[in-house]
Amino acid sequence: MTSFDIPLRGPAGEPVDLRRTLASHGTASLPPMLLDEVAGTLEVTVPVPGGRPRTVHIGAGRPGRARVEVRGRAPGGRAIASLTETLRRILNLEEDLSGFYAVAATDPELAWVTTGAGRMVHAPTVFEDVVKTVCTTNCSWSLTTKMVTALVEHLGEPAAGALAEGWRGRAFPTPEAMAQADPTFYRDVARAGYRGPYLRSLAQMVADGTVDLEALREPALPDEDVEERLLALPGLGPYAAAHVMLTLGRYGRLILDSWTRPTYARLRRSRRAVSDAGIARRFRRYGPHAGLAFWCYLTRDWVEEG
DNA sequence: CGTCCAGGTCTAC
DNA sequence: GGTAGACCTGGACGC
Repeated sequence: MTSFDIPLRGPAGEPVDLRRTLASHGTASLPPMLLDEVAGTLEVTVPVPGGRPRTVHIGAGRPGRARVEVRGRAPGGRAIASLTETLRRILNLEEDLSGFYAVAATDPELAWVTTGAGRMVHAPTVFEDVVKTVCTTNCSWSLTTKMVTALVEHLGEPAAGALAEGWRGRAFPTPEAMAQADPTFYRDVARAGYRGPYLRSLAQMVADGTVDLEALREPALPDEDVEERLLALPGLGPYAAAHVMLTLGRYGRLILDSWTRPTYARLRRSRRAVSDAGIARRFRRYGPHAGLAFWCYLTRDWVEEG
């Protein structure tokens, strides 16, 4: 078993709470990720350029470090370098959260985040986050899980030494694999319903280069441009665009949906429904981090305070 | 059984 | 530009 460490520090030296990062978002429990909330560990199968995907297990290491174990035969140096880069992206370690923490430190209700919260799990590719987001729209979480599981199980490439059955040990499907899948697969196996054609044409557009989703990670791009490009994609509306932007480190927009609105009202102990404008006002002080502050506010109890 | 609706989006006015 | 209606699926409900 090959293993290595990843230092848990942000670019400005910010602390990183691994447990809170892993439990930051529901997508960390969608295939090909497998979250163990009790243990505070994450198993995930990720692509490795020039080779088969690899399955890795992430958990706490020595203080201030994450421990990564690579399943299967020993990876070479190049594979380890690639895995390290991919995992740093999954844990969102490249993002400087010091500005967010500076504001939160002055906010009694959110000062707790400064010990390392607010770093959300990302998929290895923007494509994967976009597809998963489309699979969350207008349906129950169980259906979202069903759709994503089918995509990984039937279209994902198996990792080196993976089991032959089930989704475990398979990477998220490439755009090419999803574009080549028959429409009946989306309907009869993935049970994606009307989302099927959206997912397939989305994959087609990425596969043939019509759209470049990875380019949306470019920090120099204004939020407005990113939002416009996302809204132009099939199946992505205001909610989905804001959600994907959350995974791109663009937190200007708040995620306002049928879960976040009532959850906010409940945590506020507000008897009446809180207006969207009221929510926006509460988090305006966070400026470009407003959406992140809102998300942290909503998910504080996802991890036991310790 | 039928209706409603979930971490909405698209099309047609 | 803003607003109805339709839309796949599958649980949760009320009758």
